Amino acid sequence: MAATIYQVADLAGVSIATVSRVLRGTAPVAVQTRQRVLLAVDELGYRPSQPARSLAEGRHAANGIVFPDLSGPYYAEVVLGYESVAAELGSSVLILSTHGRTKEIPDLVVDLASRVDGLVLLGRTVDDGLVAEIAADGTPVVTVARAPLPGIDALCTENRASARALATHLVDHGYCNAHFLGDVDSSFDAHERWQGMNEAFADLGCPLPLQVPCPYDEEHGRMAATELLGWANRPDALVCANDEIALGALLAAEAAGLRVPDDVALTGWDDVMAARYSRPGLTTVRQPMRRLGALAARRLHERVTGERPDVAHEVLPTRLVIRASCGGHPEPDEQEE
Amino acid sequence: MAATIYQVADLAGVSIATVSRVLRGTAPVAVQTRQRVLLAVDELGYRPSQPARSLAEGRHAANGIVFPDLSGPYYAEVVLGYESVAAELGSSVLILSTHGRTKEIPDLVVDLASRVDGLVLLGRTVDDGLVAEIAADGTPVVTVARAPLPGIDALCTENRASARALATHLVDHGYCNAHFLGDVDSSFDAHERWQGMNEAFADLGCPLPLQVPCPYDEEHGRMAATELLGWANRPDALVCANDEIALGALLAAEAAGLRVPDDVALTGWDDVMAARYSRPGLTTVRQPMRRLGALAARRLHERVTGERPDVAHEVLPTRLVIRASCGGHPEPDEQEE
DNA sequence: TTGTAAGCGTTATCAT
DNA sequence: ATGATAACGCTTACAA
Repeated sequence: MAATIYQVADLAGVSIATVSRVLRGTAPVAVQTRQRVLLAVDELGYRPSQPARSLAEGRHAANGIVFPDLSGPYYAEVVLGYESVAAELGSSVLILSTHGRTKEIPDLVVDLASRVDGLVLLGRTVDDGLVAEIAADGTPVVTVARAPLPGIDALCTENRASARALATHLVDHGYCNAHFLGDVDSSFDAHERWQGMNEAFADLGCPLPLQVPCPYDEEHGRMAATELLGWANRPDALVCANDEIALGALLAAEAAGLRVPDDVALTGWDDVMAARYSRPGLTTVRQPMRRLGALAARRLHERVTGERPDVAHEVLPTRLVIRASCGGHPEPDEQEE
Repeated sequence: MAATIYQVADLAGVSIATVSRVLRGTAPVAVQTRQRVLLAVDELGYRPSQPARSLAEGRHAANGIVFPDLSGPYYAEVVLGYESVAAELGSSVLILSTHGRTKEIPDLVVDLASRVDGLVLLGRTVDDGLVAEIAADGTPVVTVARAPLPGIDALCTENRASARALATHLVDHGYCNAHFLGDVDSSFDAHERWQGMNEAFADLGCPLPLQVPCPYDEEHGRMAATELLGWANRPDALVCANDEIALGALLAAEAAGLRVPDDVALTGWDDVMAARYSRPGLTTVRQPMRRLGALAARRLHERVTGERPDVAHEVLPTRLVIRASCGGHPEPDEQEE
């Protein structure tokens, strides 16, 4: 069913070399010959075999991206931004979600690496050793939202300063007994956010916040918050590592009969859609997720083509979005762009 | 940097055939030989070249999925479900978002087809002619959320009955002058939903709903609703093709000083996270998006392997989720599973 | 159990 | 301007 270059050559009465030349425009071909070839191509519905091409050219014309999950808008947006630029640059995009599976990840990633010219790694999907190994094997790598590794391109969003700003805002509005919900140990972003919050609270003379481990979803946020808000000395604010946790905490507060933000303030991260629609609206930090993905694709491409020899570590700015869930402003709501 | 099978064979003192056999377990190899080979593999950090393998095997061990966009949870969830099963079945996953670009789509899709064993097509990303052409070229295709094409596997979610149920519920609660927001012409799902609503309204003796074209995002929903709600004879309910449109309409209603659901009822589709958090909560129809993607991967795999010769057209069930935005129940809210 | 060698479908280098 | 032909790195009969 799939025609080969030989059949095209036969039908056009030329050699396969000429067919290749016509198709790739790599060398001059007589107009009439050219016509005949194109006709034959059309006639047979010929499409070059990509594996054969990759083998001969020594490149895949494809890049890969590895992420933990696609639920929640965060990774979906990053992947989308990545795909859009990669396509524009002529690369196909292979995706790999590490999802639940932990044991098979190394194999899956290594397999992926054998199919692409370069790899974007989101978060802590792959451990440091493996990243180094893949890079050493000759596959260019760009990490995103992960502690930068020496010798490897890295992209992050600003965390520390936003967290400080957020914490300062809370303290300014009377919330001094806050805790942090999120998994500081397994996420670079969360760690940085917690550090920033810590610093601000220390500077302002507030009690040191507790760090409460919590997976990044609504349900775990709800459960963790239910626990925390039941304490005798319950916190007056919860700074959450992402919006899902915060919205889960909102449910917990409601269930406990607590008013937000009067009894407890709540903040998230990412500015997902639900953060705008919840009542009260959720104070959060917006990240340029699409741009993060797009930039990763660019940086990777520069590396694959070799047009940028030096390693780049970049940090993209974020923006604090104050809404009603953290008190202070009565209805500050949107300062939309 | 990348070792070949020849180097491994040399180092192990065997032929490349033996190396291949050891690696693929395709034929018995003496234990010692096997050891020597594995040692050499490890020593050299050898990874088989995927293009070479594909070329020799005549298959890609990869599937592709084409979707319009990844913003909004709908497609992201479908893709996630797809990826998870595809990975499990040993296929890499290539993604292609048609995004804004319309002109280049045919080329991009054809290129994609040359890199995969099979293709899943979401919505109307590719027109009928091209789908037929690709399938005719020998690439198995499964369509999702699209009018089933003859001879091609198709997966859909139930639309008509849910729309009837939704419409009936509205009428039961006194809303009879409703309109439909969504693009009936460019989306199979929207068309079906509108038809279902139409039928129910006709059966119940209500005036025929208008169909108002509207892109599937918040902002367009807001604008369209602003217009509609400004009419002298304004509708008392808006049935929206998805939640984003409906939530945009909610903003429009608020801005117009209208109370939901007292002055106007609102319903969406998909049950995105924000639909649960908005006030009032949004009545909507939940779809099994993850399962849709997962099933598409299964069906595609069956086709690629040839283990299912007959064409399958399947319809997955949906569930009506009644919340406060459509009146009736004071706070029916969750009937969570 | 192991080796030899013929593809797989391109690209690209030589000649001509 | 065009045609042979040698890679590219692997799988897999076919022999031994």
